[in-house]
Amino acid sequence: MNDKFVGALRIIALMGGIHDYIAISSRELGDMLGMSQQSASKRILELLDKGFIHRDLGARRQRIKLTDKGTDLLRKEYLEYQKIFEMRDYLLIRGIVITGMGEGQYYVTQSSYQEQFTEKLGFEPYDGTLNIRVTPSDQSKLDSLRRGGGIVIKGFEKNGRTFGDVRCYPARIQSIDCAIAIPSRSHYSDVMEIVCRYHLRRTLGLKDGDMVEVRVSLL
Amino acid sequence: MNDKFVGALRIIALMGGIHDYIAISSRELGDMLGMSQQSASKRILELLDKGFIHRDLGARRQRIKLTDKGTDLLRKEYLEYQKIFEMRDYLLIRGIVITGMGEGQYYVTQSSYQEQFTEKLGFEPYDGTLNIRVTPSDQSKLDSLRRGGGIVIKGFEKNGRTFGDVRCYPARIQSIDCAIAIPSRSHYSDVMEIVCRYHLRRTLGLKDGDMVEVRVSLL
DNA sequence: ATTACTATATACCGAGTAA
DNA sequence: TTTACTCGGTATATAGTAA
Repeated sequence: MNDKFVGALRIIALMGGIHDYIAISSRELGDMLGMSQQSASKRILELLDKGFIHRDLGARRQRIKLTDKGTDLLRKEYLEYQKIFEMRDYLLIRGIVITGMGEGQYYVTQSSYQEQFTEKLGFEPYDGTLNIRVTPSDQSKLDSLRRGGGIVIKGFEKNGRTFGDVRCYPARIQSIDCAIAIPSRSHYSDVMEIVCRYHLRRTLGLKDGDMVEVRVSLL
Repeated sequence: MNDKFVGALRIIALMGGIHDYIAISSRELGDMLGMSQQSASKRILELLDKGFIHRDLGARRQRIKLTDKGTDLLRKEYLEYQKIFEMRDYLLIRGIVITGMGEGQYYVTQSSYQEQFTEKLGFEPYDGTLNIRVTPSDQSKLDSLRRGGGIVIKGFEKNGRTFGDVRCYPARIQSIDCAIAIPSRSHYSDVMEIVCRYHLRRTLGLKDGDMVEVRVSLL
């Protein structure tokens, strides 16, 4: 379906079009795709029509950048490859145990979140989270999770304060079922929070600085 | 070129065909690719012809698995996506540790800067900076940071002297949170200054001439 | 139920060329 | 130089059907 679009999108992304507008002529794109200038021009029009790219058609050179929809399409493909090469249905994320700032506990104990956790994840969470600082080489995996998919726990308002959506993925640590929780409006961070029915530190005898492996299910 | 093959190869791989033979009918494959049984059958023949898959055509059901060539094709695609997304949210800048001229320390110890660092970066900086001479091939990355974005630390006047704005980017060295600081009215330079809550030289055991990698967040 | 042939319909590509 | 028409040739997909 979108098969024929990803080739062109990937080239544009690789040239920097995932960050910002880049100047690229239909001839250049055609060369890189192994097709004619005419076909590349048509492909660009199709991408535009599908909403995968933005274009700024200057007098001399057109400038192109990916839309969020275009980026999401590529990210979805990326996740497929991760599934194939990392594991079948899991993503293995490594990190070390750290002490968080108590935010997780604050969130988990909100009754609205708690009810949804129980309903959508199938367990009643312990009133605290385990914080993992993800190793640099696995941070791109965490980012893929941040972007889409997972189970959405709806946010709510209470006493004038807004609690945003939280994205969850079922996971396991040493064969104990748990879930990783990612606030939707989360800023850049290499910290991953784990919710679980048990007090993971006690149950697994974990202390700060211990290395753990989390197997995250991709549905 | 091989564009039309990867879709089918990916599905076969995802079903386990990257490890071992799997039973998959042309109808099933067609459904998953959004095409007819006839077309999927033809596609399988083409994959066979190109040497991307092995097939064991049993009486009832055919069994398929990827060849090394097929796996390599997918792996090459995977690498492309890694390039795209590893670079999307981070910039990796390499350089060597050098001894600066004490300017960094002079700046960081100004109380107005210090307060803003604490508020906007979330840590109170150690009263000195780590100076990195950026390797030539990464200097264009430094330049793009100089141009815009980041967190702005406002300048001020004191005793008739003007302290200009400083642009900061959250960053990490070996999983230690830090930030790179770039004076706004800075001239061209291949030196990058790092502010951090810790004395990085001591904490990481760095000395002049050591190579370091700084992972800069683009927000 | 399969896989895969043939014949026909459709989508795609690129040469020529206009703006 | 660009981008992007039209149009004719080719490659690709499907329906019908055989084995």
